[in-house]
Amino acid sequence: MATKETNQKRNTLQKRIVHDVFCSLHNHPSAGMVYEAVQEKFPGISRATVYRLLAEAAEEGKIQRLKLVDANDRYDITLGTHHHVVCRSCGAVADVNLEVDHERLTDKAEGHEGFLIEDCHLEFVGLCESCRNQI
Amino acid sequence: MATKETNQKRNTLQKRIVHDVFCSLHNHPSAGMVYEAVQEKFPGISRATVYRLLAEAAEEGKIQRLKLVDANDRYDITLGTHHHVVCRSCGAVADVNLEVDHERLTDKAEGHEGFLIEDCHLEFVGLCESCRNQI
DNA sequence: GTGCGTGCAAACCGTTTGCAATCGG
DNA sequence: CCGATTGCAAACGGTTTGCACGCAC
Repeated sequence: MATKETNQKRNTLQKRIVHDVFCSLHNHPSAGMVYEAVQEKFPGISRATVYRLLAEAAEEGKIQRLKLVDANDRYDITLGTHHHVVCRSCGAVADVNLEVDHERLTDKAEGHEGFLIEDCHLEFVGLCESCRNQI
Repeated sequence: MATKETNQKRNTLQKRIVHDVFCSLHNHPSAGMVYEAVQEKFPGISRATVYRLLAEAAEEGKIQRLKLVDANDRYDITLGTHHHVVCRSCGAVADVNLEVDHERLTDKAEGHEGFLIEDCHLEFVGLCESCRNQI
């Protein structure tokens, strides 16, 4: 017998607001940054809800949760595989449109200490424009 | 007048033990893993001391502190720039000896949104031998 | 009415830090 | 001696979670 479908997602006010605010940011924001922005527009939404909604959207594949070295997770509205550059001074994140042959890279790395290499993470570090000008 | 040199490092028992234990591990251990190993040999050393000594050794350039995506910091006895592969199942880390032209990579990535790109982080993800066999 | 979603606060977890006691040189 | 180093425990910071209430459907 089929498992009863009780998983319908509800269309709550909080979900709409978090979505709208997130889409209005183009910073690859962290959950905390989205929470801050949500507060200004709608001070009633709790931190936990913002964290939950972003994580949920990422699980559903609607947005992408980025793992970065030395920074909190960020959320990205762009879905495909691409790379990022992180400002080492202020933590700003930007996309890097760079063709990288992942397959060739992982092939070349294959075989070390019996590891099966499946994927790779390429991330750039640098200075954003405003931090460059401040130094 | 010259600032008095009061920065002499002392040769403590704790320092020797942490160093010896760390050198006996070849796992790219985290500070916590070194602490565990230290406990077995010398249960008196505190967690804070192990964390401090490892961080200090890294600051002095004696060992390398690795930042990884989705894992705690690890310490590496190998000093030069090289890459790593992380097991997505158990978190094990191994070196990857792969020639990568960082300069060419960062050059190709240059100029995005006004960023000055200085460096890049390349990390592989996969399965270690024992995790591969367990699946 | 049912049960998913929310708010709150506490837990979490690895790491760092303030401070008094201790020990190396 | 004296200040670098240690141990302890508490703080930290971003994130997650347990639970009771409330709202979407």
